[in-house]
Amino acid sequence: MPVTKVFPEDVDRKLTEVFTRFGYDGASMELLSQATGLKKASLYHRFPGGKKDMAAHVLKNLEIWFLENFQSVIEQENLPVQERLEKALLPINILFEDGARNCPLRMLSACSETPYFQEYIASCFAILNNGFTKIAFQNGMVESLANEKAMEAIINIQGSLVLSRAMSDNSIFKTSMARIPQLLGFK
Amino acid sequence: MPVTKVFPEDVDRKLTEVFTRFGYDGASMELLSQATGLKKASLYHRFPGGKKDMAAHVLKNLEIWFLENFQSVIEQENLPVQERLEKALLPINILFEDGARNCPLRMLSACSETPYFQEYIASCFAILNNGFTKIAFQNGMVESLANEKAMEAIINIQGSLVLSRAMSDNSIFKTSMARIPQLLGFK
DNA sequence: GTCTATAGCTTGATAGAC
DNA sequence: GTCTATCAAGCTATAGAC
Repeated sequence: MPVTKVFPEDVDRKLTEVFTRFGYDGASMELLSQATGLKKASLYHRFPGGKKDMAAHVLKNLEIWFLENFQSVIEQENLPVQERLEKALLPINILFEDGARNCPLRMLSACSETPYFQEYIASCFAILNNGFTKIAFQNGMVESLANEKAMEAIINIQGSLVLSRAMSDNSIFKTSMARIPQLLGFK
Repeated sequence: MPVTKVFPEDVDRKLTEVFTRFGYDGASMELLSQATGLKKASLYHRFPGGKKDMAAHVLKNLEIWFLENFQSVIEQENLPVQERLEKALLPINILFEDGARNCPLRMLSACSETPYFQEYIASCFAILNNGFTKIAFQNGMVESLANEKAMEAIINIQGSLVLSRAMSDNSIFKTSMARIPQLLGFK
């Protein structure tokens, strides 16, 4: 007999899904309840602070996800630089479903509770920035330029995702992702 | 004695402001009422379809704004190409307040009523795309590449705006805007 | 064209049984 | 830990006076 009827990791996945699809204000407790299969009172039992606790939890998980799936790959210094970059871009493509899925960071970065989340959001972007900078630097770029190009890479990811979703055209995202190695000094 | 107590252009400006700051779901009728100085019933008199009509109206105005402030400048073919680009980028900087203001297109492109807006959103992006493509093409770029670079320019605008707002750092947007001429083949 | 007043529903959140 | 039942507040939207 299980302690919980629903596994925490399943709840986390569903919460992320709803916040990413509908944004913070669009994600009602009713939607979150239906998606997770937990009644509202049960969600409050797990997240006493309510909706904003759930969103903060989602972002905390995302930060861990970036550390485990992106940063850790970047830091496999036994592998060639280009191979590390290519391996690190794969989970990014999965995260955004090749352009079909919105960015949870963006969807939670323009609402009334954003100040409550900002630390996590900034941390996720910092992981990406440090990772791309490291790759470009180890590829021979001077550090200031490497950092500039890393920012461009993140801008391309976010911008292309906005356009892909707004125009319902995943190819915009795919094209941008394919440009990143070149942007960081490869080929 | 005026026919209306509040000028339509002032209402439009305030509606745009609220939708841009809070997004569609975050922009309550109460907020829209307070911002415009019109009671809710008066807003329904002007926009019988309610909130979604107001948002659609905002986007319709934005399309006209892009035609008058961006496209018309691009098409001043008596001026040198580079000068036209520089003149066309000025209103873009104003629109986004040098990175301090969110993009209304983005803020209205991920909500439940987005299908209702998509036509206007796509039209605005098309105006930008056609404009940048024309500039790059007239600057000597082959058309397919010009179109690709135009997309990159829009991606840079949207992406840098996402990051500028998420990180509260307008310089990200400013740097990206400064890169656009270079992106389209100048210097 | 704008208002006050209000309907009717949905929201986020809580109490208390099991 | 999950549930049913419920609350007060907020929401979109409407009716009707001026």
